[in-house]
Amino acid sequence: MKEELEHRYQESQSLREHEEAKTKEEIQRRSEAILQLERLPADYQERVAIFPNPNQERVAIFPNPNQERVAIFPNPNQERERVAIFPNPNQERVAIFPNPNQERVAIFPNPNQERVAIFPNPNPNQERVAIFRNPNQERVAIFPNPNQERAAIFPNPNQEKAAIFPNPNHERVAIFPNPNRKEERAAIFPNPNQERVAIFPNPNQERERVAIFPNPNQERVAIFPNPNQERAAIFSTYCRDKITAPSHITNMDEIPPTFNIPLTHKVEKKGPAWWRYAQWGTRSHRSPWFSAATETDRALDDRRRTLLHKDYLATAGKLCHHMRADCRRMGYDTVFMYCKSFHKINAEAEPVDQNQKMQKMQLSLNVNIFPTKLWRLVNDGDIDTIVWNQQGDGIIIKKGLMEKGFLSLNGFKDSRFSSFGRQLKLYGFKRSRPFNGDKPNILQYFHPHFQRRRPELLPLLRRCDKKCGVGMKNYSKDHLTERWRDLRNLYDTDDSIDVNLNNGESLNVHSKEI
DNA sequence: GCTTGCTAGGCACTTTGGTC
DNA sequence: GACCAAAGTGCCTAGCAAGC
Repeated sequence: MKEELEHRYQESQSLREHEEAKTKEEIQRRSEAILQLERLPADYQERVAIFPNPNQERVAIFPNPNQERVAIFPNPNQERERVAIFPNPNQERVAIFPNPNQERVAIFPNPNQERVAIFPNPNPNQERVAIFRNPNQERVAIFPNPNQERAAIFPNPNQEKAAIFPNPNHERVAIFPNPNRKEERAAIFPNPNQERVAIFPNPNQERERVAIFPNPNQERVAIFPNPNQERAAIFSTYCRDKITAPSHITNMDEIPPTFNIPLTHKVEKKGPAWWRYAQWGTRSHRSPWFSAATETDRALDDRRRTLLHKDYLATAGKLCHHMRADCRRMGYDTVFMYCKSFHKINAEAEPVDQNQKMQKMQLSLNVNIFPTKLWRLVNDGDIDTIVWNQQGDGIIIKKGLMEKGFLSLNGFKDSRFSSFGRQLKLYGFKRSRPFNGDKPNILQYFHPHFQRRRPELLPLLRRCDKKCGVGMKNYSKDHLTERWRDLRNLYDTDDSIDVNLNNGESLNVHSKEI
C-alpha cells in the first residue's frame, strides 16, 4: 500500500514537473517574442472594434497605417464559414474557414506568391498546422482541438500578434504585445454571456484604457482615438464653438489627459477653495489641477513642474496665455466648468458694467448649480430654446426642443424635461397658467430673483423648502393666467414668430428678445 | 360620479463639494 | 480618507380640473 502511494506520488511529481517545464518554455517563447516586438513601430491609429451579438458574427476593424484588417468570426458553434480579410497595400489576404469539422482553406494571394493551406484532417482532436512561407518570414497558425485552446501566431515583419482563444464557451484572451513598452495588451473576453473587459495600455499615457461591454445582446463599439493631437483638436474646437458644458462627450478617451487651452482673458484671483484646484498633481482622487501662467511664469512652470501658490497669485490680473488641465481624475464636464470659472474660453469680452456684475456673481455662485446653468442658458445668444420674455422678468421655454437632448448638451445630467421642471419648482419658479384646452409646447416661468436686468439677484435664488415663497405673492393665480394671455396674444400678433400653441411643432422664434 | 391628464410636492438615493 | 451638507435626480402619490 505504501509503495503504491509512493509510486503515485512519484508519478504526480513527474507530471507536475513536466507541466511546469512546458509552461516555462511557453513563457520564455512569448517573452522573447514580446521583446522582439519592442523594437517595432507602434500603431497610433484609431481602432474600432464592433462586437455585435456574440451569437452572431463578429467584426473587428483595425485601420492602421499599414493595412486595414477585417476579421469576421461567426458563431463557432454554427456551421457557418469564417472569413478573415486583410487587405493591405501589399496584398489581399483571405482566409475561409468553413465548418470546423470539414476542410479549412486559407488563401493569401500576394504579388509574390499564392498561398493555400488545406486542413483536410477531419479529426478535431488532432492538431492542424498551416505554414505560410513568404518572402519575409514564416507564419504559423496552430488550431488544436476546436474544443480546446486555439492559438494563432502571426510573426510578420511589422509585429507579432498572438491570439489565444480558449474554449469558446469559456474565457477568451487575446494578447497584443505592445511594441513600445514591455507591457502586453490583454483583452479578456469571459463567458459571452458575461461582461467583457478589454484593457489597452496606452504607450503615450500613464493611463490604461479600459473598455467594458456589459450587455452581450447589444452592439458594442469601442473607439480609441489615440493621437493626443486629435483629442486636443476635439477639445479646442468645442471650446471655440461652445461656452456651455459639453455633456455630450461621455468618453474620456475623446479628450487628452492633459492639454493646454489658449486663453484671451485675464486670470481672476480665486479664494482658498480655488487655490486647491491650482495645485499641480494633488493627491485627492477628485481634485483636478490647473496651471495658469503668464509668459514669465510659464518658463518657471516648465522647469520645476510645480505651480506654487505664489505663482498662482502672480497670474492674477495678468494676461494668461494658456491653461493646463488634467482630466485623468475627473469628468470632462467638471474640467470644463472649472475652466469656465476662470474664463469664458475665447469668448468676446462683455461690456464693462455687465462684466463686473457677472464676475461678482460668478465668484459668489457655484457654477454647477441649477440657477447658474439656467442663467447661462437664457443669456446664450445662440440658444433660442430658452429665452427671456418681453418684460425680462420671466423665461420662455420651448418644451419640444428640450426633449430632444437639449438639456444633456447644456450641462444637465438628465435630458428629461420632467426633471428640468422639477428643478424649476424646487427653486420656486412659478409657471403661467394656460387657458382651458391649451396644451402649450411653450412654457413661461417666473421668479422674483431671476430677471434679465438684475443678475445680482441670482445668488438669492435658492432651493425652496416649505417656507419658501419670497416675492411669490406677486405671482397669484390670476396674475399667472394674465401673463399667459399676454404671451399668447404676443405670439398671435407677431409675424416673425410662428407659434402653434396646441402642438408647438411649428414654433419658430426668430428673435431672442421676444 | 368616474376617468383621465396634469401639476405639485414628498421621499429616497446618489453625486458633489467642503471641512477636518 | 471620513464625514457632513447641499444639490441633483427619479419615483411615487395626492390633489385638482376637465371631459365624458
